[in-house]
Amino acid sequence: MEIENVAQYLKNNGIKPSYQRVRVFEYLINNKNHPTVDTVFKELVGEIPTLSKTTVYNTLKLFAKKNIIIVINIEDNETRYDADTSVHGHFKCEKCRKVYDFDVDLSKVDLKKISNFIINEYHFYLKGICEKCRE
Amino acid sequence: MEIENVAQYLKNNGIKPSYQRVRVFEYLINNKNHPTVDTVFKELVGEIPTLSKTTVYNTLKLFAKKNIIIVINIEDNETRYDADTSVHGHFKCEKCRKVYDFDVDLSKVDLKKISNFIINEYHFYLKGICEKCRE
DNA sequence: TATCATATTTGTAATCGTTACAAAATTACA
DNA sequence: TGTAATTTTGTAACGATTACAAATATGATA
Repeated sequence: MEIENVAQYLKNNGIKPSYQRVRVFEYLINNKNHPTVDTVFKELVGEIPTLSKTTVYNTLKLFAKKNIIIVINIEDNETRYDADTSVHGHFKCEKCRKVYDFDVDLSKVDLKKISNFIINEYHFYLKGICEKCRE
Repeated sequence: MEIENVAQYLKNNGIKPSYQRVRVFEYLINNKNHPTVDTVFKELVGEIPTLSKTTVYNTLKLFAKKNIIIVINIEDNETRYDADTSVHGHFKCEKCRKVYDFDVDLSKVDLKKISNFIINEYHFYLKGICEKCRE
């Protein structure tokens, strides 16, 4: 998905496009490395000196509630965020700590056992060693 | 997997079977509801009055390191533990908060894009509303 | 059995990510 | 311009987890 006008995109999703919100969302679509709150804050506070970490928390929570970002819980001590809301997998390298995206077709997965359940979110992630760190 | 002798099972996995460790592991195999540290502690401290929560943390961390339990991170504020180490899916109901197990065959999932990665752990979980809460 | 070294458990304090909250700043609108 | 509503900010509080050192238990050896 291409988002040309971030402010308009936020508006379309029921979010008032304040300066901070636009900048946080822009950061997410330009840096698809699944940042933590701390990463987003540290990257943006240089350009927005008045930025508060609480604002980053509030903003990401709002985005998640409005379903324009995904919350990724792989490690118990770091919550990460992803502006790509399509169903896809994540691979976390245990060595370099990087999180990779990969396409995954879950339509072939048999979910008979929970066919009467309403599914709202899919999460599929792997842990291991990435190609680079193998060498 | 059936574990008849917990102490022996721990020994076989390089863990000295102390009283606390045996009791914690027994709790996990008898209560497959993916408990948190707090749940394990509260359930056992009645029978083991001297039990410390730190011991529960240490013990579960040791079990995870020795790969006899799985760490489940669905919510960012609650780490859960599972003595079933086979690859299987988890479903968390957003209403009753219960976590269900379900079998899932991931052999059909195409992982071409990361075929050069070493995969150590598979995690597949869904969120939604369970059958009971739908009614 | 007594002794000693090692491993485990325990309780407290510290840490860290996150949330609560109220004041300050900004925005929207009459 | 004035006023209400919304958003941002900074600080304090919270809760889960970890660090750490003392106490306890275990195991081997003599």
